[in-house]
Amino acid sequence: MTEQPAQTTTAGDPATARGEQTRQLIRDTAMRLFRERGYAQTTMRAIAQEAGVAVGNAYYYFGSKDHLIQEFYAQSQVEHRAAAQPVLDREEAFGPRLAGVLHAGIDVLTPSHGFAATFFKTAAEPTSPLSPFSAESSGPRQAAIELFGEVLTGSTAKIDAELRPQLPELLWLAYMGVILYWVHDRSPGQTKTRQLIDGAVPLIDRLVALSRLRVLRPVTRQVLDLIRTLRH
Amino acid sequence: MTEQPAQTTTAGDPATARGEQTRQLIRDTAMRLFRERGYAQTTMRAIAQEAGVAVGNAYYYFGSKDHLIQEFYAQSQVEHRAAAQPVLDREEAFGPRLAGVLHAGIDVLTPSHGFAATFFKTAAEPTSPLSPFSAESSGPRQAAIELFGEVLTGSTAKIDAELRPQLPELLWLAYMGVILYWVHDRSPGQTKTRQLIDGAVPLIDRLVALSRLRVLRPVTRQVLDLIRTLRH
DNA sequence: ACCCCTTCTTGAACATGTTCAACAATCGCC
DNA sequence: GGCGATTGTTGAACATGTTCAAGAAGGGGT
Repeated sequence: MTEQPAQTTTAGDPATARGEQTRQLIRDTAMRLFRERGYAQTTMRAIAQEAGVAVGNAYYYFGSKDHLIQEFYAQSQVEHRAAAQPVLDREEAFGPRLAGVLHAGIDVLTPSHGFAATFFKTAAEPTSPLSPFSAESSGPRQAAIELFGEVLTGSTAKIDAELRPQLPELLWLAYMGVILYWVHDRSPGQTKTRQLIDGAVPLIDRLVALSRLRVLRPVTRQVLDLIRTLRH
Repeated sequence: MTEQPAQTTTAGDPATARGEQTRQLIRDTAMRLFRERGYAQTTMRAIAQEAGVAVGNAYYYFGSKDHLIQEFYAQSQVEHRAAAQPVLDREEAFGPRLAGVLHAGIDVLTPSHGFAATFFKTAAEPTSPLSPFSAESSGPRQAAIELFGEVLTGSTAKIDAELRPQLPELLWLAYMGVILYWVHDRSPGQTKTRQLIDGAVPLIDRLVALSRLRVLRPVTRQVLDLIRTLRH
């Protein structure tokens, strides 16, 4: 009845731990139900029942309902990376590369807008391991920042030497801002978010170019000093 | 045993609805317990018990536990306004006025950092009436924006005519950013947030001044157009 | 084959936010 | 002062995330 995930035992793929299959089953079931019913409307009991396991078993693999969200993040990050590849291959100028990668991120998230928005709040809690700034999510975060590093690496743009090393993380931060806007975006098809990207990228592009001007050097340095101070 | 809130009937103060007293009692009890135990550790049953009412009674006045947070917001806003008054009376230059108001906001919130951070996540959920962008909180939001309007009104700074009307809301948005940083700030006494304010204000000051330059006019206009587009 | 140890699984029990039908108190009006 | 309508109050019942003691399954050494 349900599209069964490819869970043939895959003898060649060494599922390290015994319960790896169960783990994936629970995860896939949860993802499906989240998409079908939304996050709040999906109970742990429903997940367990649909997956054919006991409730407690889900908690053996995932510390809490919130932890299931992390799976969503990780999955989205991988999809984002894949969706961005064509852009990185095609474009050479900084602006189009950045715009393409940002659009790719929203492309990936769009099918989940309804329910993703509902639970992105969990990410906002500082004490939560789900916060994009938390230690637990440093893996996916590094991968995301790396993606913006590639935006620069392949770009033909000339960038201020002092700004350069900070830029990937700053672009990632901008991406977080875009997502925050997207989450609140109620316009049909989230058109506004697309406009935000298309409007903001030229500004960022110009700003990055301007940062090399001698007259603006002090400002650039002041900004960078502040950022370095704030990141402990 | 508990410090009883001033709940003498206050015959002169016409408590419009009959249950106004009960409402305040529940609210004050909740605020006290939140401060004492934190948000998650304070159960609705505990609030009801300490206030000497039934659980259901709390739900008569506040739609949910989350709605009690709104009281905290409203209260904080009023305190912020009061704490900002001396600064507005004293300072005349734009920079010091802005810095003073931002610091005043953090001053007010500081005693609650421990638990405020825990529940600020609720504010991040777009569907929640607690979101600072939601219709329900438009009252407090307008009041907050108005406060930043006063930062400008009393200021001696010369400001671009086109930017001027948008600026209060932009400054409020910056304040939201400061709060977001504060929430995640783990440095002792949230020193980092203070540094953020002291570092960012001069930049904003300079930026506002620069916006009047003829050469930067196109950029200014581009930014303002984007903002106008995005606010529906 | 046997035994021990780790890994995995179970489902009932618990904690807590929320609802709701019933009841009580108060008010407006005659 | 009496009476219907509005407002306020109650606490048990419900829904759901989470825990945990018990046991099953499997692996490895002898």
